[in-house]
Amino acid sequence: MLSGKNRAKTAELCHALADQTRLDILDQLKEGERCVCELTDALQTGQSRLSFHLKVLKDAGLILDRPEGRWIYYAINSEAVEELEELVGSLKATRKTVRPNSRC
Amino acid sequence: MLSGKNRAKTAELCHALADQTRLDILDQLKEGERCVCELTDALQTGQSRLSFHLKVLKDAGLILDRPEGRWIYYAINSEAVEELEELVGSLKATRKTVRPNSRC
DNA sequence: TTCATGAATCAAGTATTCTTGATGACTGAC
DNA sequence: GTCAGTCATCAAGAATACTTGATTCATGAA
Repeated sequence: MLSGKNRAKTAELCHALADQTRLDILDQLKEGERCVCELTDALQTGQSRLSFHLKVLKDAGLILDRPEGRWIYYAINSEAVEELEELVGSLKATRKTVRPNSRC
Repeated sequence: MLSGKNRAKTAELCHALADQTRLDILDQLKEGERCVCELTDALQTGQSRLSFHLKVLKDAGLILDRPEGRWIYYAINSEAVEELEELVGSLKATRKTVRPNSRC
């Protein structure tokens, strides 16, 4: 549900998805984990810019990082995807009933 | 899928969800359609502020408006919710396979 | 027509987010 | 140890997004 104490968490999750570059990143990660240099190569953009967007995704919990030697591999966090499923699911539960409380 | 020509559309949809006030609005609309005055009452906020956020949601296609007399009723657009389902579904399709193209 | 109400829009200020280039930390090879 | 490569972080500016109060528009009632 999008209600309750974690409204801010939900907003953060959606904010992380609200950028084309970050959607591009996730598109790459759908194929499996990637290091930053692979992503800069694939997305044709600057390293610092990519690092910024990776941080946004990571802070939102959408991706996980795994250091290995001098590389850091990023991957989609399936737990966050489940949270998104809940959000969307709660939006589906739309009732078309007549409003009981119109008081304008 | 979050790929293809409508990456910008997806980002806009997510941006519309990336705000607590707008999530509050959607939470209200889950119960059925509402006019602006009902929402200002329920969310305890200014009319112009609410109108701004309703426009963001409407421009993204997440809600629909239905004028009736001097009121305008807003409701969740289930088509947009389906688009969101596709996005989340595409993120679920994460493969855990070994990367074939590491070239750092 | 005049008036009040519901709602959109505008303008100005504030806040947040994004981009860029420079710098710094860490790692592995030499 | 030094060096090069990978990545994070910082600072400054540019671009967006948000809030607020005032104004405008449209509707329905008197």
